[in-house]
Amino acid sequence: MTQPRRILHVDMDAFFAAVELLRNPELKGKPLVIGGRGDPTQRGVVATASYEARKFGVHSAMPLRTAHKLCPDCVFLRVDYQEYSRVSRLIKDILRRFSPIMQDVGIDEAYLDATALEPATEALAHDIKRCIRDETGLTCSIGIAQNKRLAKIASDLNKPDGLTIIGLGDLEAKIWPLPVRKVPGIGPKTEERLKQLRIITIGDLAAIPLERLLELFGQSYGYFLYEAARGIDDRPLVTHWEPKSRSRERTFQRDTADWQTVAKILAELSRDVAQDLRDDRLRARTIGIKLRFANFETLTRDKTLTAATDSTELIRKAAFDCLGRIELKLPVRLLGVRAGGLEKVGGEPVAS
DNA sequence: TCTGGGGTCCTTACTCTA
DNA sequence: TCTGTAGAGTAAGGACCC
Repeated sequence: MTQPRRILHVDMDAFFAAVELLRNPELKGKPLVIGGRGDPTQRGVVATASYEARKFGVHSAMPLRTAHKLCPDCVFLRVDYQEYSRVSRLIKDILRRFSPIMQDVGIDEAYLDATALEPATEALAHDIKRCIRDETGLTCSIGIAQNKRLAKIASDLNKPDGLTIIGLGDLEAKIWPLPVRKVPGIGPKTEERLKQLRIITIGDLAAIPLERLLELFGQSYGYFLYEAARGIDDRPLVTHWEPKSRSRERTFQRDTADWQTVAKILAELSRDVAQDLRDDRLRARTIGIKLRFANFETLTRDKTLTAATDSTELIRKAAFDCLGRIELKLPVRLLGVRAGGLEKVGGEPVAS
């Protein structure tokens, strides 16, 4: 029998808002909303709301206009990815000092494999929290369990500045009473489907036989739900990762039926994607576009080229080919250009 | 009336070829 | 040559994540 793994999930608390408070301490205690261009009269959604703003019902992914209605006194700031990325790198460097087996998951969270580390679980978590606080001024919440999925659920249970340990025998008492939505991978659509089946908690889900889940949700997702409800997750930490696609998209401030504007933006997005590829020494074999009409209907069209490219000219041409396959029947809300099938310059395909 | 931007992965459908 | 089928590649859409 091999030793059970010890996996930590480290999740920064209201990360964007916390970074903004570091450089604008006078905003401390005020309800803070970070999103879009920081202007609630423009299109955009909330990226992060401070805990003070959350008391007004403001949450991530909410339109800025709605957030402004709920909380007219909130301070709205534009998203500054450059600064958050800089702080994020500091935090990841701190985590790597504890264990080289670290999986970077987006800008404000990471997994750490602590199986082989010396300190006792709780002491280790406190050490990590202290280092992050001393070196960045920020707090995080940590979940610890035998696998990634349980560790991630755990880190969410006690926020902010929390520490939650899920032991081998804790599944029934600590996980099963939670709503199914707490499982990463169960989103609003699946939550609704499960609700129709009167499956509300993770424990309800665990009571459903595998055959029934496969019948209802298919092979792949059926197995996922079965294992998730039982706290089974053998996925290793992924310490190295290559991008699979690069894309740029833009939502118009006002829906537009002016096809010259659409063409102009498509050309700009193509140019930006081509530049991103060249910056990262990548070439793409598949070029695609995404178009969202005013009624939110979203279409995509792809074109695979005979050879991978990073040429603005060829990417633009492929994007316009794709656009030509869509009947522009309504004003356009959003336009995007995507490059997939990436290869490193030099030829080898990007590792999958 | 509102619903960003940048990604990943999965399913399904279709076409081509052997 | 005809027919059925398996598999690869491509295309489109959907769900989910931060």
